[in-house]
Amino acid sequence: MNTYDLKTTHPTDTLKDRVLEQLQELIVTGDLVPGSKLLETQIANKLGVSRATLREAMIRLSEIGLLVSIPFRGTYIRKLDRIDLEEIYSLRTGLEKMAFQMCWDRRDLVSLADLKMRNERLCTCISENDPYGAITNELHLHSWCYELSGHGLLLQSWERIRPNLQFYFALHQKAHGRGGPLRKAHDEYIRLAEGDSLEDMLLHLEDHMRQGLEKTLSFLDNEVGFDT
Amino acid sequence: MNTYDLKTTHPTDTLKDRVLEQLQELIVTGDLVPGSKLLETQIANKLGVSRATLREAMIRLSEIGLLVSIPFRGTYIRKLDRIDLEEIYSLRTGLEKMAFQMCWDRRDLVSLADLKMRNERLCTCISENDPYGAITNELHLHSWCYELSGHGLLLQSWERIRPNLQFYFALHQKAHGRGGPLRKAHDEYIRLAEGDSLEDMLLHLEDHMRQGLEKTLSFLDNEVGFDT
DNA sequence: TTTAAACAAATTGTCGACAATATTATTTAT
DNA sequence: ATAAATAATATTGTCGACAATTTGTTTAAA
Repeated sequence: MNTYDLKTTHPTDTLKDRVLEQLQELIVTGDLVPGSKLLETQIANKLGVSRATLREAMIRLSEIGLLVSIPFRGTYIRKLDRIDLEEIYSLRTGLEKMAFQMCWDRRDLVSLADLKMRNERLCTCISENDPYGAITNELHLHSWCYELSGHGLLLQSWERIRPNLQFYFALHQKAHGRGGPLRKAHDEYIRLAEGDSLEDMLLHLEDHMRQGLEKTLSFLDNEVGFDT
Repeated sequence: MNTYDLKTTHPTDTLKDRVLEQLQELIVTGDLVPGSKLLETQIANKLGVSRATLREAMIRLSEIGLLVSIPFRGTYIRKLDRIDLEEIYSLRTGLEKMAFQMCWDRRDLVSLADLKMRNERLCTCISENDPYGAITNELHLHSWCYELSGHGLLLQSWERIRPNLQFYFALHQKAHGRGGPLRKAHDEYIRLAEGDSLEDMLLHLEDHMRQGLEKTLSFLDNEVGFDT
């Protein structure tokens, strides 16, 4: 394992925050194998920081759910099973429905242009065969309604789920070499978000999410990094 | 300020966890004034632990939202303004509606008896003029649907909101010497939870929550611990 | 050979000290 | 007297070392 040069990468404020970002990156890109134990000394050395600093970052990742910490035993990369995925998706569905209800009357030309822009960036990544970029941009697309809602807590809740999705998608991608979002998957989503029927949007969300879940669940069995 | 004897109180596993509990208790009971700065050395001494240990606990409390941490500046007891309260309540409404949808078919005689038990404990506290006990038991009553739902993530989301509510109620109580839950406030809630119309339950939830919010918001102005 | 106890190594939990930054007090210049 | 610059203090961020606990290995007993 080579050393990741840390102190110069992201210009965040504190070292702990930069460690958090770096470690999160290592996890959600699938560089660290799910279920494997994180040896604090080893990771701390690899990142060039002290254990105390690393531990503070790991606590936050545990809160998000990317790590699972067992006192005196160790901290492990989270494993995902079918139930986890179902819970993530169902909660996500509920939250995104809330977000659309709250952002609905706040939509205007500017924000809708923003939405379309996000979709275009997603399509570009898909065209250029950049699955990891596509993952990031798909999530960024879905962030739109939360940001527009103006509901801080709701946005926060989404941002806690988001890394878990990115994590799962990356595992999926790594395992199958495919599984990123489809080019046309969000056409209906965008169309309805521009439209004037909140009802239809909410109904489509259920569909959209369930499709996403089923698409991914169908690959879940016999896979590295997943409990079955 | 006197020293809180820590190491012998709660028999949790690690010291960090006990510190977390203790500190959370200090906050949600209103012993620490909202907006005030937490001096790490001072609190660490008061609790008889090292700063590193305290800091690990504080990070988790920041995630929950009871503390607000600003790099290099300090960590502060959260202040609540009208908007915060509205966000907490609206998110809570959405989550609890989800919980009822998911737990609805799981209800049986045992779980419903449990629900009534929780309500009775709440009523007892109100009768005995124990407002802080009433707060705890009201929240425990509302935990019922989340626990029954069997949805781990959903329960987790609720448990992140819960301390904030307890915190607010305690401030409210401390400021006015009243404001705890009313004796009959949950009669309808219980009745519908036992009934067979999920629709009615969900509709009532909106009412129930909005009432709670309005009741508390009406006291919000010109108060210690609140931004106005 | 298997099991259990005792020991050794590795790992996490906790602590106190030092470095970096912010805050307050003092000085200096206008 | 006021404001800017500087020094002094206080506070947070980071680190390395030690203690407590677990894990792995060896030894002893059945």
